[in-house]
Amino acid sequence: MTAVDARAVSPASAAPIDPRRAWQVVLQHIEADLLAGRLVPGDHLPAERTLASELGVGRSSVREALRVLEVLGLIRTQTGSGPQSGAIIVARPSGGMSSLMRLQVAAQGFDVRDVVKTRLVLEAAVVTELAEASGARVDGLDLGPAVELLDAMDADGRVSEAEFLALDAAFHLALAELSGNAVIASMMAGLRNSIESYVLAGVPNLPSWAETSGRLRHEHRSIVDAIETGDAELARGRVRAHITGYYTETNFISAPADPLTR
Amino acid sequence: MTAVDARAVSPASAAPIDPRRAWQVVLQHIEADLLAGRLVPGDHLPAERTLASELGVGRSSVREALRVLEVLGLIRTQTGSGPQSGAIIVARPSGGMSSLMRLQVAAQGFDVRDVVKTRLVLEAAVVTELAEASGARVDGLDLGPAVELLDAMDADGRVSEAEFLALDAAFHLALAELSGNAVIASMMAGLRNSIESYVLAGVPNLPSWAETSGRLRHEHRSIVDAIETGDAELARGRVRAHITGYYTETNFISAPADPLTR
DNA sequence: CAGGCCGTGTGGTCAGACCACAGCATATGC
DNA sequence: GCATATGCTGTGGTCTGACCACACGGCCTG
Repeated sequence: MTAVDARAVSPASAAPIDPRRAWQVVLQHIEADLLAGRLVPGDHLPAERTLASELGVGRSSVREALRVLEVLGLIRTQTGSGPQSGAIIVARPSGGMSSLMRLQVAAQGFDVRDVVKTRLVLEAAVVTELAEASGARVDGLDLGPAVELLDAMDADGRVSEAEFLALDAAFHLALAELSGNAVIASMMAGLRNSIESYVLAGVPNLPSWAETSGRLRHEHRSIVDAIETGDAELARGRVRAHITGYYTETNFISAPADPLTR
Repeated sequence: MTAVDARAVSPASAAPIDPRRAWQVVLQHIEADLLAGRLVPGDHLPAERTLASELGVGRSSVREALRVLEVLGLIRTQTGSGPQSGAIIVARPSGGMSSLMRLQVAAQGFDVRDVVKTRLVLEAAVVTELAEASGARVDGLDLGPAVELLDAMDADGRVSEAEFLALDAAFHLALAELSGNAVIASMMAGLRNSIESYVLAGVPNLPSWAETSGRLRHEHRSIVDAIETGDAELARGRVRAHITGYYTETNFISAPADPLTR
């Protein structure tokens, strides 16, 4: 079988032409298996060579489709033999979201200011959700995972700027995960990831890192307090001030306030 | 040059081993070019064969990277010769966002309910933004592109259910685009796309399509009215009711209200 | 029975060969 | 002189076959 067979043959084509490219055939086949429940997280995909012969395409086309699935965070591949080898369904969205947003920012498809605005919207929604969930329970909500990160940031002087900002990102991500919404959590991870280099580049613009980091730590605590108190309005306001404050201080964003978060 | 040269050679490796896989080398190379501004939307990527020899990898590895970029919405490829052929930077995020979310939903990485919740959050943010932007101007805001879609939906009886829902999706997307935030707009496109099949599948659950579609059309108009009036609070409430109402009616979502949107 | 060895199947990569296609330069016709 | 037809050239799209490194698991050996 040669390439011409798999696609179109002008005169009286016995087999109907397939406008899809070979790798799309593979992708859609796997997607259909996922939708039908024939493939669930943890399952192995057939071997590349098997998939190729089953679908009547070349192995390279299969690999192009698998590469897409891998970048999108749907599969994990590993060489060798045994239970852990091959392509396994994992469904980890954050990696794909990060790649997508990072590249779109790089390609000027996304404006950095829009990324920040969007983060503001999602972050506000997250703390609102958490605060109301906390207020609805007599014993409050367990923000342990997030608070642990704050404790780590309190190791004053022993945390570099990059480490501090990484912990900061992890804290906000932890809040998103605590809200239980995987979609928002992965979006936040992607948004933050896509502008990470810009955030780091803004540090030298700060008048005093010690002062800023101290303020950030205090603001984090106050956000947690507002959530635990169940005061959604307060939590939303504080998280908005927290984020816009930092970006304004690093001359990153011009607009001090944003109506979207209200 | 064989595969072993490109990767590791155990004894006294003259060239340092590269833990990255070949396609990642290509991807990062292109990303670096984008970040440095050496590649901007509209530019052509080097030919696959050229890229391969320049980076010292095989053409198949280059193609795997290009495939990823294509699915992520960064490039567009075309065969033949001339100015329109080859791989061209386009930076259209919505396609990649749709693929990502659709596949993650299929692979159970995203819960459909979380998708709806997230859409609620973003949609509320969009109309809030629009209403405040409109209220700040004496002449209001031009919602023309969105209203045109509503007019198309008013061709009662001559619009199939699928067409109606497509117009519905386009309307909401138009609002997001009018807000000027490309990040949110592409997210909305992806979210909607990822649950499109579920939305269509829910139509038979409706007691009366005529009644429901009529209500939806009325709600759309009322949302537009609220935006043009500049009443953000009202617009937010209406859009929330609009979305939750439909999903509740199709037995799609159990929770009638969601605190995230308040 | 324990340890080491090797077969086997996996993904990772490359090289080379075609194909269809689109543009453009050239040649050919009027 | 102009318009049309022709073929060349370079592009992505695809397949095939060949290696490699690797990890497991059964087998053999001590």
